[in-house]
Amino acid sequence: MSRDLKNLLYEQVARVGKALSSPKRLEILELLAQGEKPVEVLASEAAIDMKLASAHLRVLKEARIVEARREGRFIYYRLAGDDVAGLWANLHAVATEHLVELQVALSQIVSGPERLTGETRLSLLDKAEKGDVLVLDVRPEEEYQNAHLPHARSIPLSELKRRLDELPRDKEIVAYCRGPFCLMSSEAVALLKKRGFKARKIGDGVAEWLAAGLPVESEARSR
Amino acid sequence: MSRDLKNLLYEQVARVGKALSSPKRLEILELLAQGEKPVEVLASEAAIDMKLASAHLRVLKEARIVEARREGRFIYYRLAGDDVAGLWANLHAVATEHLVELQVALSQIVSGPERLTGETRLSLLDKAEKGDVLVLDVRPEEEYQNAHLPHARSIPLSELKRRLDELPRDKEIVAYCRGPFCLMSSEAVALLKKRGFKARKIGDGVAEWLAAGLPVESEARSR
DNA sequence: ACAATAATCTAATAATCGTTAGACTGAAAG
DNA sequence: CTTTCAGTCTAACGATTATTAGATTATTGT
Repeated sequence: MSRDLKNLLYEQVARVGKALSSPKRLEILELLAQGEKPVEVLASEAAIDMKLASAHLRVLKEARIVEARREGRFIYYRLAGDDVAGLWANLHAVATEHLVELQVALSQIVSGPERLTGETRLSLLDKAEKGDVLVLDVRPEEEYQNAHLPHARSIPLSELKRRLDELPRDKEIVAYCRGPFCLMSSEAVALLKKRGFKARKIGDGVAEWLAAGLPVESEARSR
Repeated sequence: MSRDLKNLLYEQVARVGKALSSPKRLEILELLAQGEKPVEVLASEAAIDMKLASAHLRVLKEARIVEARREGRFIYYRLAGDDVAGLWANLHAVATEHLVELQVALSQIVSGPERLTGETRLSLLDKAEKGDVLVLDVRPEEEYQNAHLPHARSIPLSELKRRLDELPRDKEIVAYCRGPFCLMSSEAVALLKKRGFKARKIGDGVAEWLAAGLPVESEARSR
């Protein structure tokens, strides 16, 4: 009798687990953690076609971890809550901690200590506040406007080359993007170092920052 | 070029997601969050046969979220770290928050406000410390010995009926077991109320308590 | 050495999932 | 009112996965 009920409970939780069991869906979730986006944008950023993106979004929607909103011809998807971004951060933290294969793969794109701990986050926050370092957000501008790390300045990777004169040469530049699997900040640091700036990247994105219990900033957005 | 690498990263995380996508595996994970157990025990507690349990454990082991240790004829499985219990707690918290179906199912086994928040946890901890309430752990004794809530007393559900005289009639009794999906504390409360005790249950187990950043206690164990 | 126990490994089946293609829907623009 | 655009829905395929049964391995007790 109670076994049926128990099974029902675990089945419901497994619905969310299933939603997290496909690489493409995880990639979409990470994109959605940067703010709401229409299907076409998600599809092109995840390098899949729209039909497949739509199918994956359906699974995520049925697990109730994303929601949709129509505006004109576009359908904007967003995470169903901040806790979903936290779950994604938690999931990849556990994977990074225990999967040697993931650690090896990650070590190919990152070089140093860009995995932050509680203390290094606080010290970064402190240095950013004092202006000792410049925190640089290299994601597309809409994502920055939606939410960004405290005191961060926005220069999207695509504009970085022609906006180098906005950056200081005497301060350390700390670049970040969407999270530990996002390559934009790596590319930004490579460019900056080649041009003689003192730059490094961190693996954190907004979701990781929030999951660590730290605040993020957000521009007032028109609705 | 970088797309392949990106896919590889998400694929690795999805391995952990896949491990969380089956109800039976989640049930096994919750059991393992109570302490290490041999395959046979896991199988009987999850009401599946040993072969199937072994197959599920293999998936969990390949996702590196559980580990195995042989002792004589038995192979004991355990979680690969506390972070895995935290991930499970996080997953079912998100599911409970967003899935209406799960909320409905849960409301059938629980009646009142047994979902704790940060403040209610702290106030419970405080009252338990002062002795204003008796926190009662109704899980099997080994699980209590492995880890239990602060100041909790152990009376396994199976022994509760004949050990009622150990319980106070003037204090409120707060029962808990393995987590929000575990029915033992509900049964304990039903029994206690019928016998005239002042009793209620909480949905927290050790994993939820730890995930909330609170300490748990543990008996010295022989190895 | 031999049987019993605890568990894994292999093979096979049924069910589910990822992916793609084609027909369809709802909103806007000519 | 037709066309176009953004996206969904349906159907279909091949690839995975869950589950079961049967044979096999490691350890202990006789």
